[in-house]
Amino acid sequence: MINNYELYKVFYWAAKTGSLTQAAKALYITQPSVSHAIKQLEDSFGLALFYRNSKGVALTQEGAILYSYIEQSQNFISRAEEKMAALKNLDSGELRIGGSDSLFKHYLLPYLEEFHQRHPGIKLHLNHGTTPEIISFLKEGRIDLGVVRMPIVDSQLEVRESIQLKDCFVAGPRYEQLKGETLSLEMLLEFPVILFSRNSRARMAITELFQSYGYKLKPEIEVGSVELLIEFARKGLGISYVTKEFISKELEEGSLFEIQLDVKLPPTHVGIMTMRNMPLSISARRFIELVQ
Amino acid sequence: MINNYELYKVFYWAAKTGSLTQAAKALYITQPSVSHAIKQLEDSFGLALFYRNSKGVALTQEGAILYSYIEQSQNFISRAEEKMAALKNLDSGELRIGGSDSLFKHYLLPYLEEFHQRHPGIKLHLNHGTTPEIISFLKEGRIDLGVVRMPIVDSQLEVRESIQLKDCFVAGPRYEQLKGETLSLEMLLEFPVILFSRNSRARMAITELFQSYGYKLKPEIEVGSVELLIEFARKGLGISYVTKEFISKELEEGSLFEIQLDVKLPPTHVGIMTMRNMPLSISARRFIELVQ
DNA sequence: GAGGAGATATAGACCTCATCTATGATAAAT
DNA sequence: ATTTATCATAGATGAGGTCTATATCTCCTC
Repeated sequence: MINNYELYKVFYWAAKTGSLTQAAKALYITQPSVSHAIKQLEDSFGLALFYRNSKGVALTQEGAILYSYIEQSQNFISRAEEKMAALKNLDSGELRIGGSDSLFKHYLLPYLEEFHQRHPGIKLHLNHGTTPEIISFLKEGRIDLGVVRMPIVDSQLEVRESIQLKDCFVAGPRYEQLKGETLSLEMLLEFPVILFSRNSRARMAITELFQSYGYKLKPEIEVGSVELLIEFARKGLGISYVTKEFISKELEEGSLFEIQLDVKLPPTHVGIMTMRNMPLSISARRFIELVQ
Repeated sequence: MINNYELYKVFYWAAKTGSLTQAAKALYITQPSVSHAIKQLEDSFGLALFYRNSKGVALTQEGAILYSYIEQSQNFISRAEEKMAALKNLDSGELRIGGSDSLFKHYLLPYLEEFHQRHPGIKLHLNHGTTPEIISFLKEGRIDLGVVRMPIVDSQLEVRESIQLKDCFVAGPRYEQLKGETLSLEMLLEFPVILFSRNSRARMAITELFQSYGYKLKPEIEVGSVELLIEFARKGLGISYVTKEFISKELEEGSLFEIQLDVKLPPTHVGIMTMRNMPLSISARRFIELVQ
């Protein structure tokens, strides 16, 4: 019907101010433009919308009805524009991150705290899962970014390499005698080993390493969290394979010590994944900047 | 912020159809135009609104938020346009008429019935009052048109002359002896006269007529409605001064008869008043056409 | 893989039409 | 009577929305 919604904006201001001249000022255009715009609306509806008098204009019956709709419409647009500005300023919005519990706790936590402090209006959603789950979440659009261990090979994903993680074997006071010693893989297998559950990336990596030397790594205990790996090692239930960066506190206070091996354990990196060819939300972009 | 609301219309259709190409078809423009419009929106917000892929487009987080507002906005505009079309077609709207009860009942009723039958969607509001009250209603914008007896002299009003009304004196069977007689004004004054209340236009007119001949017309009974004028005359309480057109039924059935006078009583007209220099609502215009 | 079909993006030309300036008309206020 | 508001009208102008043509990319099919 009306093929130029600009006219409604003009109508809205004319009705709101009760004056074509005032509407023109509000819209930063001239009064004849407003006059022309209103005329176009009236012509296309075939209805008079305003009474003109020497003081300004007043809505007709039909004009008042139109206004009751257009007012709502304009309000929504105003609110939309405010909201967009807030999203742009990171005063509003949300950031959905996928990752493992241990990475959240030991790696992302300080960044999350800082981000939240800087942008308290942004709602944070943390989704934990295994690496394949996180990738699915990303592809389904349920998260904005995923934080997992490298390597990731997926052409749909863009991966930014973040800090390096060095995994190592650690033990508690019970195995004091090993402190200072350098063990071979074979020697290590004499002790009870505690590993993370089967589907973890770190577990797979270390299993493969042993395999490449011809050994089979079979854990005495399997646990589901880094906390338990640490706790069990401290209590002396065995030797845990953990990420060194995650136990800096325990190493420092001496409740755990690293067991030196005669082979080098390959380091891994944390990767920050996003969807390739999909624009990042402002909040996601800002968070990644913060982390890197 | 956005100085072209047309862009929102384009955005709405792009989001709704999930395709710039489809949006272009819906808007009868070309795909590059849509592409360009969306780009303008994204640039001015500084936010990506869509993910582009080979199947079409999908809203980003921010785009979805914008859509939730713009959708509402567009819905109001659609409803506004529908409503305007309905008003234009007289499928909807209202018609507010001011007048006296007697004119409503004896003059306007058949027109009101026909108008309502033709346009059942139009709400009718009937406001009764004296002529000055009706004029005030008009000037206050509380009614669209007023129906009163002429003459009306008011430069702000536009008055259309409608049917002629002839007032006359009538009596019931009790005064049978006057049937066929021709009375002078003086003779008439011998009988008890029943008049409408003081502030009525017809009452003023007849009082002035008597005055111009040097007589003073003093009613025996004053009543507030045409129905009572008729009823009192029928019951023989006196001679009523009524509008002939309003008692055609009684004259025909013989329950009342007109008293011939030796002076001619000046006829009046019904006037249909509207505000000069104010556009008439479609319904008012149509109703006036119907009446004339 | 090669090619086709369908999507969006880009570039540049064109021409409409929204806006402008200038002025008229009218009413209220001084 | 004059000034100062208002909105309406006329005609000129140029910004920018829309177009055509083409590029680019992805998916799907053979």
